[in-house]
Amino acid sequence: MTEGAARLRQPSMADVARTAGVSAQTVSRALRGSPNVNPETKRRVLAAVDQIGYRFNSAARALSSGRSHTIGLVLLASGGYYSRSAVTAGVEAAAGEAGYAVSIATIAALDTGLMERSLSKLADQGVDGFVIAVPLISVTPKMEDITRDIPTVTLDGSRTAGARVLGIDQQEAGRVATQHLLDLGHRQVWHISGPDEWIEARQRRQGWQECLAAAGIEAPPPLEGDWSPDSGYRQGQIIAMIPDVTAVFVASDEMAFGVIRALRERGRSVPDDVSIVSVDDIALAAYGSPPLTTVRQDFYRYGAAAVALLLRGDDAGVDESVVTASLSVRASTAPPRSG
Amino acid sequence: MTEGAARLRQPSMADVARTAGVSAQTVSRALRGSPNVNPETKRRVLAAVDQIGYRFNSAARALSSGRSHTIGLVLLASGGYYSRSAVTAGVEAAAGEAGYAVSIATIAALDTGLMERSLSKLADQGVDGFVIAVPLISVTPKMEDITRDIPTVTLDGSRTAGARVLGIDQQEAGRVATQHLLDLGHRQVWHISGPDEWIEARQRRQGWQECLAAAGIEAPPPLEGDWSPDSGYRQGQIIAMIPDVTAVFVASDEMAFGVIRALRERGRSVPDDVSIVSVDDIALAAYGSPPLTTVRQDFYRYGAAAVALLLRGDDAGVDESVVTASLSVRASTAPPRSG
DNA sequence: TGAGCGTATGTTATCGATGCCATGAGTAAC
DNA sequence: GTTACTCATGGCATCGATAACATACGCTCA
Repeated sequence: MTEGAARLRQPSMADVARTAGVSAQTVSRALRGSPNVNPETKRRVLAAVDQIGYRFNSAARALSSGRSHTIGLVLLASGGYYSRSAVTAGVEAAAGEAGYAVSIATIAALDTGLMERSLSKLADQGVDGFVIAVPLISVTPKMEDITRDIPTVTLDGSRTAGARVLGIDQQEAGRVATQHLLDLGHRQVWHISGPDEWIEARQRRQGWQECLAAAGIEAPPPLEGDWSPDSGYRQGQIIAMIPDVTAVFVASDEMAFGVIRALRERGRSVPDDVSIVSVDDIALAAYGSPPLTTVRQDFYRYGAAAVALLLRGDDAGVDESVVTASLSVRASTAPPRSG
Repeated sequence: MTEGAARLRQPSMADVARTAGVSAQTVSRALRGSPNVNPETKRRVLAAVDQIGYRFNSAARALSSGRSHTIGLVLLASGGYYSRSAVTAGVEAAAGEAGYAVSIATIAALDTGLMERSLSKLADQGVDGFVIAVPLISVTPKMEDITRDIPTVTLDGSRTAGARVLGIDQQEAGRVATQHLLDLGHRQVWHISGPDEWIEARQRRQGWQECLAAAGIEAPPPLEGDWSPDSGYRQGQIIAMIPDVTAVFVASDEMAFGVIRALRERGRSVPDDVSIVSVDDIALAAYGSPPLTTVRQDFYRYGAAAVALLLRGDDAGVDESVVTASLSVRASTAPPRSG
């Protein structure tokens, strides 16, 4: 009964209520900004909170309200650390603004089992929604079960039960890049794409194909990398062996670094012999040699937009497009030698 | 009273108990792997879980057990997306393995107020521990209050009340880099450091200074960047104006890209005129031109080690060092021209 | 003036898992 | 054969916030 004994327990709403001389319910209302609270009462409650150092218990809130105010973000460990990082920041910023926490799950590889496990893990954590920034190669029944129950937004265009899709127009990126090369006077444009499992990769490739088709050019067979500089290097070696290649559209900046190195090593200069356009505009793009001409991607904004779409509620199943493909023209492109 | 009506509520432990013909308490024990459960009973429980699709409610668990099984990770939005990304992945992997979720908070800039807010936010979410991967420029009383109550590991060597420190020996990185240049025959090594608020930056600089001192060389004044390629470019322009510079130790790969470009533009070739060593070994380091000689940093491992240290409990206040600075020698370094 | 309504507040039951204590069955020891 | 102890299990209170319902007051308008 030592009233003065050190208090080990964190103060609770009841403690605040006692201090402020109101009921716990009123404290709850005051703190959540319910309209029906006397301003004076609210002031007293806030003062009490401050005085006793109250910090609200989100577990209790989650239990009684049934909502955790947490968003689960699913990422892929491989596949460009830049985009991952930027998407994460965007998601977190938008979520934080709306009072949501962000819990992450990274999957090591594009594998259905790993994906199921990650979704499960986040679902067990009680997330209120998912942002999936990984291509859903194939959607299993188990995954559908989860995304049917929990609102989901996918960032790469893959569809699953109940999920909404943040449509980023990657075809446009492909078109813009290809058109830039054609505008410079190139008569043919080769392509090194990302892995075929990625919808981004497929869409960029489609944009490239369409653009060539519109110009009446038959597209050469596309080569495929895995987003890594290393894979770009390998595909670049192949390109270097093909005569008459004057322009290549590479699906990511990191691969482009590899491609350029491979071309250089074979005596093909960029941009004098071969022009390169890529996609992403990472911080280092301006510091390649030559600096890369590239289609800017605003990953931060994509992340934020995904959260906005997720939280907006089920008012519409409408997809939404946020991209505006803008080209950063630098020094990796030039008119072909013979004009 | 329509027993057959669709069940909207998620199944709870009580439902599992009913199905398996045991008490809820036994279900709880069975699922958490308590030793005192009959294997047969356990089997029945697991079968019931499977049958009715039970998914445990982490909010309820957190409330009654007082622990959320969540780790809060604090990151800085600027300052190298590669390290951020890799640290995150490492933290998440190690946490996941131990049954912990990871909740992130990114702060936009090195600002005490932002830091306080982020820690608060995570504390409100009820995280069981912090991994702070941001330099704590100055530790405020409010921050101390939080880190005193909640176990904390800092990844960059800054100290706060009750926090343990994962000591990564960045001095060693500085020494290794500098020594490599001296071994090649350079008589003087310049340095472009990271921002002074970062302990990493300070430690690398110290390592560089010590190494020079040990060789009886007086260190030139260090230049300071902000980790970005852009800042490397600006400092590189300054370096380029100084005659007789033959070797530079740059505190990060990204800055090194900028430095090399600046030197090139001023007609100084790398590595013929100037050798460059940096730190990090990001994926693109091998694809710079020239490919960068750089000290490898295993950020993923740092992240994982931080979690291990955090979860190991308070058995010791001992710091722990996990770094082994290993040099990736590539083409940005060479003996000085005059031998 | 009293029915009706809106506002501010209190009371109680509830969310779902777990901590603590109790119980009964089996078994080893004296 | 009683004591003592372990193992498997159940009952109940509890964590802290909130939803749902209840109450009290004051105002408006017929």
